[in-house]
Amino acid sequence: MDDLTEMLKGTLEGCVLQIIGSEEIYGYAITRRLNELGFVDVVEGTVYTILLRLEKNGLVQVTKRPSGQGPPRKFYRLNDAGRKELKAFWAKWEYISIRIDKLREGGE
Amino acid sequence: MDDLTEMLKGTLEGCVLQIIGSEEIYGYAITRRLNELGFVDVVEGTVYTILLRLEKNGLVQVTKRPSGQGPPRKFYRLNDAGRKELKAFWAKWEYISIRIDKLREGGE
DNA sequence: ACTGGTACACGGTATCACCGAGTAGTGGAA
DNA sequence: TTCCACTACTCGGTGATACCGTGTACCAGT
Repeated sequence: MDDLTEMLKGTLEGCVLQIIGSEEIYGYAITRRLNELGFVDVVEGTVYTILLRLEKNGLVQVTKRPSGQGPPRKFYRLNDAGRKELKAFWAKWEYISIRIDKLREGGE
Repeated sequence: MDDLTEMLKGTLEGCVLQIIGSEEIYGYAITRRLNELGFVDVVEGTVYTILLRLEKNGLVQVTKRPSGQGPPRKFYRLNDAGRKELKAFWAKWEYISIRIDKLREGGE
């Protein structure tokens, strides 16, 4: 699949929120997880910028823990604001995806 | 529905391509059409920047015709490159939307 | 003459994903 | 023991995109 970056704008952050929402996890592992899920070209730098933004916007709670496999890890967990944001993300996603799918039916 | 602009990045252009692909149409009417489809906050300025970009990228054929209702209209029609681009857009959309829906199932 | 609807153009802005380079810790191979 | 690979995070800068605001212009009705 060729370049998806433009289409991921606005959605990748939501995907990261969703991943954090389902388990306490750290940045490097989030990147691996996204790659497994089919977002193969998403790289660490991108994920870290999102994580720093989430932290700055007060959507996550961060805990630093030693690793054993390398440098210490920053574990992320959603707080109330984060869960609210995640909910809003899915509402937006549903709103848009329904309308786009409908547009497609109307004469491809 | 609150602000959708970030999530529309990368997809709105595809929507415009789809609309042009299904009928020969001009900018002002495309904006109305998008509004009807539920993209209520999309305004003329946005659509025109997309149309100018499509033209610049050689994806559309443009015909100017007098209106009777106001200034002359620029009618757009997809050429071969445009149809190819539209096809690529839907392939990307399918790729991403399937994966995002799957991510959502895995523990909301 | 004035207002409102139609129709397009354009410079500037914010946001986002991405890139590249850097810093650092651990463990295995040479 | 030295080097490399993997793990793990940071940060300044880039390019693409939708949006905003303003301007131009044509036409119809009042």
